[in-house]
Amino acid sequence: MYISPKEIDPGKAPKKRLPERDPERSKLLLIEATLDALAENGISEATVSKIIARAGVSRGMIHLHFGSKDALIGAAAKLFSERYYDEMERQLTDAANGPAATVLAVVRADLGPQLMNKKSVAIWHALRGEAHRNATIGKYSNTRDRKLRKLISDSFAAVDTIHKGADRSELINDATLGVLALLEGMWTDFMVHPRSFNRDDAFRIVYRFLGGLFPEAFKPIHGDCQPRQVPK
Amino acid sequence: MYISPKEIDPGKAPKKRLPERDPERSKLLLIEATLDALAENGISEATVSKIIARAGVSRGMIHLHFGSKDALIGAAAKLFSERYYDEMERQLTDAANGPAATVLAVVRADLGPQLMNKKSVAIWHALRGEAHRNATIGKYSNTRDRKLRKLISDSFAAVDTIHKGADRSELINDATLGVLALLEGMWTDFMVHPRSFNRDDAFRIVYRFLGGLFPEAFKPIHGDCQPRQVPK
Amino acid sequence: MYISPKEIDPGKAPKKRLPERDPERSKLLLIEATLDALAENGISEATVSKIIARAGVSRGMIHLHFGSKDALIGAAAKLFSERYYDEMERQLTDAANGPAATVLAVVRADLGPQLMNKKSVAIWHALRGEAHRNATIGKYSNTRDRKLRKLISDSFAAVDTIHKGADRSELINDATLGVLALLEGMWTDFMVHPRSFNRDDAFRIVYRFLGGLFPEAFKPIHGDCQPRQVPK
Amino acid sequence: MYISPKEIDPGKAPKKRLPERDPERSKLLLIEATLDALAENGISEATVSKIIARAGVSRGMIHLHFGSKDALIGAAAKLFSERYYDEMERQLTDAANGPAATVLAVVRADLGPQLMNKKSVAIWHALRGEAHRNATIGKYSNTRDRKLRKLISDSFAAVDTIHKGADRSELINDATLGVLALLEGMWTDFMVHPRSFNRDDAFRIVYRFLGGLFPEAFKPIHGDCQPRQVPK
DNA sequence: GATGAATGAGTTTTCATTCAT
DNA sequence: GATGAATGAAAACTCATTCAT
Repeated sequence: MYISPKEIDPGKAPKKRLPERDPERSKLLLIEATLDALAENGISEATVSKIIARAGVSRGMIHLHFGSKDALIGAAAKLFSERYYDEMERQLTDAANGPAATVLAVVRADLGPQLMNKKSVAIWHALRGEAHRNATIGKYSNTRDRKLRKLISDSFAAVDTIHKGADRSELINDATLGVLALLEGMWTDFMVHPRSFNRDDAFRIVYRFLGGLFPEAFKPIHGDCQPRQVPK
Repeated sequence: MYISPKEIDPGKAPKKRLPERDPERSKLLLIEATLDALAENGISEATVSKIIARAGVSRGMIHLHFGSKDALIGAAAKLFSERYYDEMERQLTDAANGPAATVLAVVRADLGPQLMNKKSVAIWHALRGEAHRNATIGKYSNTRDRKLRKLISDSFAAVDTIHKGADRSELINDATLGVLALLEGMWTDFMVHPRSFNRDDAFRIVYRFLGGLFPEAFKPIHGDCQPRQVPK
Repeated sequence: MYISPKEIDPGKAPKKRLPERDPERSKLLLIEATLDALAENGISEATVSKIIARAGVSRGMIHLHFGSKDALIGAAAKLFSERYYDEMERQLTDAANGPAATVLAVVRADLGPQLMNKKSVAIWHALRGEAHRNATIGKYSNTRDRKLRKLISDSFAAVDTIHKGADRSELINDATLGVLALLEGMWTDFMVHPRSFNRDDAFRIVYRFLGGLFPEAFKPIHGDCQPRQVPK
Repeated sequence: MYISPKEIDPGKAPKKRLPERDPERSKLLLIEATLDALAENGISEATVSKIIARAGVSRGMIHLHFGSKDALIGAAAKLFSERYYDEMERQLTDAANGPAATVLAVVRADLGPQLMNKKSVAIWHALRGEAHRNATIGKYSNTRDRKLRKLISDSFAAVDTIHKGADRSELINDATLGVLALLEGMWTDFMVHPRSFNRDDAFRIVYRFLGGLFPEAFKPIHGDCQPRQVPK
């Protein structure tokens, strides 16, 4: 999912022959290494030494490019968040037509392996615990929070208008918070029970929630069938 | 919520007024201080120096009673988990009659201020990020996981049997995982948006989920009303 | 060889029924445990905690009976030295008649398993390294030094007088220092090469040394034979 | 004897006068300081704080260059051993012609002030006591063991063949072990009785041992004379 | 006399940051 | 821009000693 350090152009840029000094590349290497270290070791083990070893970069680089380790972690949180939204948008562009389909696409994407996987879930939980003492982390560690809230809320409003023609803001708000909370909980469940967790089950549970609130937009499930499978 | 060190009976013993040498008291002081430090500083700032300063004990005590800082944090995770269950059980004893009421009581308790508050939510997230590198934390940081899963599942099974008379294990399983995921998500929401979070809204959202899955057991809500308010 | 703690009267004293408080026994337990710890762990690992655990005695006992850990180690060094001489004397009483036989008996005893074994050799080397900073250790860690020097020296003087009738103090002194140095070196060899070390070889080497200096008293060895075997 | 930090060329580099950042120099400073601390304080007092104070470097340096205190002590043991052999070889190159002369040169060197002096003898005994718990110390603390054994053994074989023409491996082996044990014992004697110890006496004693085993190669001493004086 | 909880100075180790090269 | 040796504050841990019980 994420661009691994090895895939980054190691010097075959067509224009520059010896880009020995490529600050942007170094910064990206450091951020990738930080995310790797966060995922594998947790926040308390993600030390400068481990990060530079992973990045294959010199010790002074963190301070040179980011000013401090905290700033590096903040930058990593920012990139992590941006990548989430980029991938989410990519999948929504492919899939969505109509408000109900949009909501389902969001759920499907959030529960799919591109967004919810061992690494991203581990990073997410590692950052969570440090959000209170690092403003940048706090700002960017709300993963599905900022942009998605409005998109989902608007979709429910459209769904509701189509079917009922009346304003029911409480229902719409409850649906929005509920979907986000369910997805949040699913990420934790995925982390705590990686073996037993099942993406299809998770999707179906969210779908049941949606069907309970907007029965006409999200028709009840019969038997094992489900509207559309979550991607592998 | 938690018994602060000062509240511990300083003269319970009828004969001796100041039991200066009380290992159990010292251990508890350290665990309380650890939970405080975890809640206020996060895992990476919960240092031995901060913990002993809070507990008002000497440096060597952690090693004396727990063997290491990690073991102390493990013991703190254990007590944190036990207190969650103790309080949950206390509230269930007061409230529950019938399977649907039991589920609602669990939800109400989990979202109530005794269990879900700034401190416990902060501790919970701090421990989450370290669960992978401390077996004891891992074991006890599943807060509402171990005992509740069966209780809720059994309750849904009873609810379903009453109303439908047929075995529908998938629905029961989905309902169980869904409720737990929703509660999980609500704790995170409470942490991320302490200002805007509203316990009644959270309860109502879970109730809507339940009503969608078992409409007869959890009757639909009309307007703002709800079966019973979440305690302040 | 050494009286193990278990062999010490565990309470079957005919006079006292409950000798719960037996300071002498506690002191001995501590000294034994100290020697054990020294032998197994070396000086830097022979901590108070390990010693009291081995002795099965309370922490405060060391200070109570010896005043400090250093004093305990000094007492252990003293007992270690005394036991060496006691055993040496016991073996000399059994064996010796005539000055040459006395010297050979000393050598045989020093190289025998009662005196030179893994434990005593390990203790000896552990104490050696600390002799400079503990007066008591210094005083008593010279194992075969104090009393033996005169005994051996006098024996050589007698041997020499018998055979040559002239005073040759340099030869006598050289023989004395040489035998002691050889024995010293054999203890180290035993420690460094416990597998390949052979008591009979060691004895024969010392015998060759003696034969070289006093050929008539210590007749040359022919083939593999040797005057008398070192005890197993 | 050992190159003291101050003697290290502080301006060897033709261009730069103060190479502040010189890892090799830092490592050597630390090792020297460790050997000094070992000699003066013994193993249990050779703390990181004392070592860095002697070396005049920062606390973190030990970890930076050696990884741990134990590794530093191991490196010090290695250098100590290497210096012994280097000096021994230097003296053998100067002196030796013929097998008997080689053996005497080894003995003379081992007992001479370059190799056997207060510092080296103190270090040797300090390391001995810790050899069992540090593999590197164990490997390198056999000072005169590894290379010398073969050299001496081969020399005796040559001596014996010259004079007797017969294979007498037991004698050769006994002579080898005996010389090494004697030297070993002399080092301990030098440590325990630094005042009364006399290098010439020590040499003469070893010479007597050699003369007793190979009379033709090591001719008897008459009076106080000896083939060649041990260097002061 | 005996206990063992408690202490805290001191130990090794860690690690983000600095800065000469 | 880049490096990595160097730093030292602060971390966790050790352990002989103390002293209330």
